Amino acid sequence: MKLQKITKKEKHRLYDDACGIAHALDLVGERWALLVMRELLFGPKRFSDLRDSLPGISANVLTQRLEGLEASGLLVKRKLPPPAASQVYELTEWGYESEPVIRTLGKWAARSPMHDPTRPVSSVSIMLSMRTMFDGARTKGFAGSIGFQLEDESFVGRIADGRLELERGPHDGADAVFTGTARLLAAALYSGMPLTAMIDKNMLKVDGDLALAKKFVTFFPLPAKAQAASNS
Amino acid sequence: MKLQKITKKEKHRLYDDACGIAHALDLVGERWALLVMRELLFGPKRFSDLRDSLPGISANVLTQRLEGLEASGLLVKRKLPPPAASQVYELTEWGYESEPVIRTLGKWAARSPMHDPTRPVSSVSIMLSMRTMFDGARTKGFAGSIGFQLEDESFVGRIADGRLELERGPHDGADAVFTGTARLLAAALYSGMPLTAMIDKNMLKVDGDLALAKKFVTFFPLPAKAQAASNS
DNA sequence: CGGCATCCGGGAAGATACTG
DNA sequence: CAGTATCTTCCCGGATGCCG
Repeated sequence: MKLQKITKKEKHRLYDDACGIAHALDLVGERWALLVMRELLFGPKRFSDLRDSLPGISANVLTQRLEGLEASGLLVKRKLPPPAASQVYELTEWGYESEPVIRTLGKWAARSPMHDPTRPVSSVSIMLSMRTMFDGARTKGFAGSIGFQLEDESFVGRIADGRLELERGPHDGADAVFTGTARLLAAALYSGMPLTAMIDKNMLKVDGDLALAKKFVTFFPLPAKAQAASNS
Repeated sequence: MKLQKITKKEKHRLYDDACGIAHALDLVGERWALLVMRELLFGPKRFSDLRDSLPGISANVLTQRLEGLEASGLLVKRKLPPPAASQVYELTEWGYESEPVIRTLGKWAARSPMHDPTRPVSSVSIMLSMRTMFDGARTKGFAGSIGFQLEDESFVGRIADGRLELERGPHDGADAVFTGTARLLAAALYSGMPLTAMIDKNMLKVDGDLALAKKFVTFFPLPAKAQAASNS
């Protein structure tokens, strides 16, 4: 029977510590929680979209995390108006403010000696990594808009005055458009493989201004790896 | 029998995701891991010091986290020379570079509407929070050194040219010295209670230049709270 | 005492199946 | 599509005990 359903304990294991870090971990320290936040940084998503973006998460865990994050005031469950009355999860204002946290974390981890970049990535991951690794100083005199068509998600980026704006949405009229998988876009940006080679091998497609696209992929330098400490 | 001991799994549950965030969580995403890192940010500590600084951690979990962080190249186990041949754990260079991550996280969480600051804090926590919340613009024309004697740990801070340096170590010759618990120092910095009131009530002791100490505690503004989303 | 191994109970995570 | 139910696995937390 589910009579006792009312007596929900609802007390996760908390750190008994007033430190901000400990409190942060009470909020987003559970497994998957921060990755759920990451997936929502470019706008609301549905349950299934989240599930598909997070390889390995199971439905019940995703449910729990969404409940927890909602209870913490980091996201809200919202119902879209009748035409396409699907449910979406959207970060609150404070939730969106976690982006610097997530970026800082990612930038730090990028220096890990044991980072394996051959695994799959979500579209949001690669878009977020561009915001993180963007080096405005490299864009001297550059201006343009670039579109990204990754599977069924589209994004558009604009560079001007050394700044990058990047958001989810249609890329109509962009100067150049990349089409392919998130993983292959990551290779183009970070592996050092020449963009033309990737295009020749049909790994990635670029429509529009190819010269602009080739410059674009040089704006995202990876930090130097930390030296590996005596590992096994 | 422990014959099968050789078949060490050694594979924690990893996120199958090349994103930097996921990798970061593979490194420090386990429970307590980031708090262990935090405790080491001001220098090496012994096993027992860590245990005492982290209310609620159990010895075996601490052992596991130290093993994991060492395997990840974030800290090293070091043996001090014979006079006091105790073992200490010390962050690697890359480990120390996690400070921005930890600070960003703490600053973000400080805006949480449901942060309870009445719980105990470790000495390192409060020192780190000062580095995090320090507002150099408030120190116009201020210069001085301040010591902190928190239980049996001592720290010293120097402010000049709008910058704060803060480290573990003796505070001989400091212009003013705070003596008390980390929790009460936190109250002096963040609760808004006047420093003189805390001194009158014997909660905190200040030796040396009291006027300087009173200015000092105004240099660490807390960010505004995020508005509470419809919570229970 | 410091550091670590071991055993155990509870609960969170993972996988799968099922329902509205 | 959006979850819930159930079962298994494994991690976390606490206690004990070994060993230098």
